[in-house]
Amino acid sequence: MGRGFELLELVGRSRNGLKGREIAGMLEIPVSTAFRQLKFLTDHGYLRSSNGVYTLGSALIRLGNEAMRQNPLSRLAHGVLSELAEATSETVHLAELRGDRVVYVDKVEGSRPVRMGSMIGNTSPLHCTGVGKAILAFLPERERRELIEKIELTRFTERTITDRADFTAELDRIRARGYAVDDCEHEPGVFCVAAPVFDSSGAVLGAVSVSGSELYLRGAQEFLKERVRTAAAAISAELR
Amino acid sequence: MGRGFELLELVGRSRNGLKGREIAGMLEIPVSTAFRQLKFLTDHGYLRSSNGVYTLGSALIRLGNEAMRQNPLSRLAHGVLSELAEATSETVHLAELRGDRVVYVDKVEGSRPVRMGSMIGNTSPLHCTGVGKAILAFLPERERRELIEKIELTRFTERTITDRADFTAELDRIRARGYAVDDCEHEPGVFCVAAPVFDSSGAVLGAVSVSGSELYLRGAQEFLKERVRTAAAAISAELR
DNA sequence: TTGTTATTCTCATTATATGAGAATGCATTC
DNA sequence: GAATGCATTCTCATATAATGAGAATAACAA
Repeated sequence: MGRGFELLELVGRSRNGLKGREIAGMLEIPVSTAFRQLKFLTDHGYLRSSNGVYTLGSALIRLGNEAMRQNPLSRLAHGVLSELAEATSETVHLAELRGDRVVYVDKVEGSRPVRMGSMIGNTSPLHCTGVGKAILAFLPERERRELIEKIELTRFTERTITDRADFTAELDRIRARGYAVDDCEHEPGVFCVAAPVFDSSGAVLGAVSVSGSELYLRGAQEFLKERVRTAAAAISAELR
Repeated sequence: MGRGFELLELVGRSRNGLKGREIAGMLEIPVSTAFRQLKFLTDHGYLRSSNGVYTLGSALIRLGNEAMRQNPLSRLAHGVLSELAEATSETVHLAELRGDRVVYVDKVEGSRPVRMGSMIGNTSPLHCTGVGKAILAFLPERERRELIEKIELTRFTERTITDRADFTAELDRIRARGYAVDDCEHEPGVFCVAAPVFDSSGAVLGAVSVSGSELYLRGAQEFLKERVRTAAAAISAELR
């Protein structure tokens, strides 16, 4: 069944759409099969085509809107995130765990213009992001251990933690003090402070973070940590 | 292949998600089949589940964002639409033809609070909407005839045009004067003025409309018609 | 005209999804 | 602690529905 979705993902990754032939080639499937799929997807609005080039279609916009509306966490949290972005002037993220990565489910830009690669719906690794570490640190021990074993500690910057013992120690530290810091471990120059969000049973649901230039944020860590933890607690409190 | 997509659409239509059982029932498929599909879709992020309730997932948010970015028409048109919404204080839509319906690809709310059922990615019938009639009127004769034959002139309000001869005459009128009016033919109390957008070859690509309460808009028809036609022409001009 | 590329069609083949039911896991209740 | 209810996963034989090679059609350019 995944065939159709592979096709969507492939077109989604392309900058300005793909031709039927290219798609068949990249997926290593016969041209006739590719076109049959393309026809189905186009007829249903998941793709659009204009003179031979296929791009993502309007049905995905509709489903995407609806997905945002249905996400219980971001629905409750959005107000708090906006306040946090306002108070800190920096970009605020709300993220959840999906598989062995974090996925951003909401984002509010602050007034300071720092461009980041993040987008709602995108995913990032666990080991080098504030939200990832904040979630991982507060997961039940068994899940946490499994994930630590499973993930690869890929190096992104010179500060990325790539040693499993170091990483376990870092998680212990995060659990002890209640918040996580990403000191340019994922994107050079980008500093984050993140805190976990819990449901009524005390299980970690996601994390909130404030991100921005290391030049501003490293010095403000104490202030940010308070703000982020307060915001995360406020969201947790709404989940009752 | 459509099975997975039917499932997404079903969950998308639900207000707050559905349980596995409900889905199986509504689609009239065995429970085991439903759960197999649900597992696939959940694993890939197209759905999310929390204690037995399935809602649309974050992968759809990502694809939806990307779909908006890839839509060539709305990418170019958005600025013009905002100006039109500003100038008229009413809600502005950009729509395209998809099959035998129109699909809204962009929407800018005006300052006047009129709630409408429209959403980006949603579709409406051709025969009772301003954008639908504006597009249909300027389609090449053969396509236009085929569509007129194909669509059902379903009655939505007492003003909906339900006679095929009347409808053909209405389209001739629209073609002659260059814009379309929906005088509460789809939603009671909602009045629209719409004008077509053309590509460089002169083929109709879509339509722009201004919608709002009949109380304000019917009297302002002359003013609106000028504004909407100017906006549509500006978008057409950008498509070179 | 001829050539090119996009798209649809046909049809035999088989891979893939299906469905019935059992099994597991996890709460809650008696 | 046995028992019930519910969500979810698993097994496996079966058939449906997707597949792929190639031909046919359509649109367009040189």
